[in-house]
Amino acid sequence: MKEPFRAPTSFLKQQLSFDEARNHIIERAANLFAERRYDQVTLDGLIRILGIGKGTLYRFFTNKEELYSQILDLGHEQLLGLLQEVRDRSDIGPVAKLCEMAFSMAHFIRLHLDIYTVMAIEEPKDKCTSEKILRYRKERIGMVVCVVEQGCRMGVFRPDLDTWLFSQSLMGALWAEALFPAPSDEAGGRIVLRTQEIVALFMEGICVSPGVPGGEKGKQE
Amino acid sequence: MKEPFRAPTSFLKQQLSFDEARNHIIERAANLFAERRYDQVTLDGLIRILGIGKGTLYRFFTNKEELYSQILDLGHEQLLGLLQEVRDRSDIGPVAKLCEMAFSMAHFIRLHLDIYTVMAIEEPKDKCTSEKILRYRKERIGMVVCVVEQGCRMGVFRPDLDTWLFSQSLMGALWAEALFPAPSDEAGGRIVLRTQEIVALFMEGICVSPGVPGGEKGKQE
Amino acid sequence: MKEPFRAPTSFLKQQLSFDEARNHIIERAANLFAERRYDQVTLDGLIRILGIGKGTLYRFFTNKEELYSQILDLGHEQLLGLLQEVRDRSDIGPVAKLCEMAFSMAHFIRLHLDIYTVMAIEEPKDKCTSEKILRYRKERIGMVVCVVEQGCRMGVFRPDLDTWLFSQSLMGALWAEALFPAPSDEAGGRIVLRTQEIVALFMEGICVSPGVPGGEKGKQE
Amino acid sequence: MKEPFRAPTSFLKQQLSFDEARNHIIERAANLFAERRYDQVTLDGLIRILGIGKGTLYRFFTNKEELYSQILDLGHEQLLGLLQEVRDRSDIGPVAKLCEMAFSMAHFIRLHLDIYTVMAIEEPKDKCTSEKILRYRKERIGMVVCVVEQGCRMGVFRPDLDTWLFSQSLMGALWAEALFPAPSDEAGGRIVLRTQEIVALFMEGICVSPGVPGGEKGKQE
DNA sequence: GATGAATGAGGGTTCATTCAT
DNA sequence: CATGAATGAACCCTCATTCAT
Repeated sequence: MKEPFRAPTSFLKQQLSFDEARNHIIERAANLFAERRYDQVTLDGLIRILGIGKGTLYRFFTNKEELYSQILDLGHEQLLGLLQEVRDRSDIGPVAKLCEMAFSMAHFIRLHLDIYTVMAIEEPKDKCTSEKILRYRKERIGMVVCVVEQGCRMGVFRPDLDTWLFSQSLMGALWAEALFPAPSDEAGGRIVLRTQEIVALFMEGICVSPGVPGGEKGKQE
Repeated sequence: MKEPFRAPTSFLKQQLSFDEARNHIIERAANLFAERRYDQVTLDGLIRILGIGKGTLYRFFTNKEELYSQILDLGHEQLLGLLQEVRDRSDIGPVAKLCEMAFSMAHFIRLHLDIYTVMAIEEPKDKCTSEKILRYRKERIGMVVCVVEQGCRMGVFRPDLDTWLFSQSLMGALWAEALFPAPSDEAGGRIVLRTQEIVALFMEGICVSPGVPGGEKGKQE
Repeated sequence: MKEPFRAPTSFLKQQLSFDEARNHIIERAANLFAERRYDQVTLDGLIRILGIGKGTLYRFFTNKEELYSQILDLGHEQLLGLLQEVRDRSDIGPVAKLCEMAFSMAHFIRLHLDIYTVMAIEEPKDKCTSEKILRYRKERIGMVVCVVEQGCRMGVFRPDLDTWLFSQSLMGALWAEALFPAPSDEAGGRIVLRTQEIVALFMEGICVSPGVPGGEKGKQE
Repeated sequence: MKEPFRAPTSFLKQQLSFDEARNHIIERAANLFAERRYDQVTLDGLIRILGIGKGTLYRFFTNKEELYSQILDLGHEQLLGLLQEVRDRSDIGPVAKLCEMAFSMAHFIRLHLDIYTVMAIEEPKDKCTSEKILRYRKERIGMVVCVVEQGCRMGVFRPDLDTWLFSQSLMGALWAEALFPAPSDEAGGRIVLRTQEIVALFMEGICVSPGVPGGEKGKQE
């Protein structure tokens, strides 16, 4: 009545391995969780889209919470793989690697906006999930840190750079752009993330001359 | 068995105006919503903490959804006020203003971590809420943009700077630090946000010499 | 927001006796109960129409149920008074009295459609109310029975007439017409109850010649 | 403290079709709605009697209101079927048909007193329900009208008879008897509806001689 | 006396989870 | 293995009733 009618033929008909089937479900579920709040995503809605039975879901996940958790796992796993690949390349330098990582990340976010939305957004709320979220976050930032440290050692970046703070800031900025593309980006009707410009911003700073900003400012709080 | 945790004296006993009472509820509620997912926050839990009756809640909010929405409104209103104040100061220059704004924002976030978590995190999911979230975000970034543009006009910042992209990136970075304080920050058992360092990062860039980063990189996606 | 705004000046301002005020409330309340189901009538709605405070209601009625009950009492009292008046007239005969009673009843029903709906309809449901409903019903029918018996004694009606069955049937028919005016009645845009025709129907019967209907039919059930 | 009254074996255990199960629920629910007011019937009470789970109810009805509505539908459908059958018989004349219909109706009412109470009583309150109630009422009266018109054409009934008014009055009288059996009827401890006598009343009228009643009475209201 | 803020029991409804088929 | 009917805990919300002012 509500929704048109979907997926009359279950993906289970295709001969998929257990893991392939699970991942298929996860990706579909991620779509839903990215669109709606956790409590607004119903398993009934999910199975209708998937074209499988209610009970079948429970062969892959012990409960709704775990399904949700696995979305994070899969998303992290995939993104971390991409970052790792870039980190381990030996054909390009640190600056190029940063750009590459930024592109990879932006690309991944746009491609899996749903999963990444869940990853980025979700929520230092549920204690047990929270720890995993934080660990994942550290792992991702760690990838960037590696490259930045390499740059420092190679004399490309300032030697006194706080690599963690920088990496975290860069990813925060990239995340902001990817999740909320700036108005001007939609110019051609096509969203173009300005990843490269963001990286450049971090490389060069914004000051006309390398002036010292707010040095006189005292400690706060 | 149930937590006998109970506010002994309801805040209603104190003579508060309607708005004061409402704000009190909002702040308490923000605590809960920052800790738990929307569906994990029950009105029963909220009233136990507030020490008021179920029905009383409905004098202030027509339903749970609206309560949630008002958390955003109040948080935004307060933060925007702070930023506005800084923007309109005439005693300091753009760089100092940026620092000031960063401090204000970081301070506010830490002080009202709960409300801000809700604001930052909340979820481009619910359509009608979503639009408000985006509008609020634009208003906040707009404050920073004002200052940056001023800096450009004054010749402090590069004239060709994409002010929006910059402002958004800065806030993304500040947000990342405030929400997830870096491990090293907790050194003395005391969280010290390195807001100033982040601003400096953006001022000066990270390169040893003002080199051009990844200029050779082609278009992505 | 929902409803325009009513009765800003309470009827309490006028100097009314306790009973007058109570009756005023009852009549207003009857309007609501005739329009909506019991559970859809809220005391909040009632006091807004009345322009009085919530607590004031409880000076007149111990609870909602009793208010409802008193609607019946008042309605019955008024209608019974009318019927009694006709019964005790000595200037007209039984047939005219029946007509008169029919007119009175129809008139009253149309005038106080709300109260009578409650009276007629309501409901062999609530046990304690039920008994009162039945008693009231018997009292009303009893009025008609008095007149019919008079007619029998005077030789106007058949001596073997089952007066109760007849009276009950007549009132059933009148009730049916008053509550659901037949389509043809609305001809002139004006509802005209054909009370007189109904009485005539009962007087003369419908057969062309006074034939005996279905006499061969056996007992059922 | 709570009634441990509990249907030991749910009717769901028996292999019933969806419609059979739904009708079973409707009939049970009709019992409750006939006994108590709408708001006094709780779904909790219903499921305890039915011996099924709360959620199961919602496989058959989208909400309480619809359940209520379907009681009317089922009751009307069944009664109309009976009346239709009589109308279409060719072995008996109009008078006998009227008796037959009266018996059918009385029989049905007593058998399904609950459903019919709901049908007869239910409340011209809820607008959307109301229209259906009126339509149903017209359909039932229409059945009687058919027979009466046949009688007029056959010269059994007066040719100038207002068939609708008559039919409506007859049903009003029958309804009054069926719903509130007269005291004398309970004589033998057994309720005996005097359906036939009521029909006879309508056939012959009550006047000793076919006198013209209250012809001098003017228009009222 | 009149008020309406505060209350909380109670009900309708949803939906994750189970389990017999 | 897959299914979906059945379940019932849990939650939001209403509104009659109370009582301090």
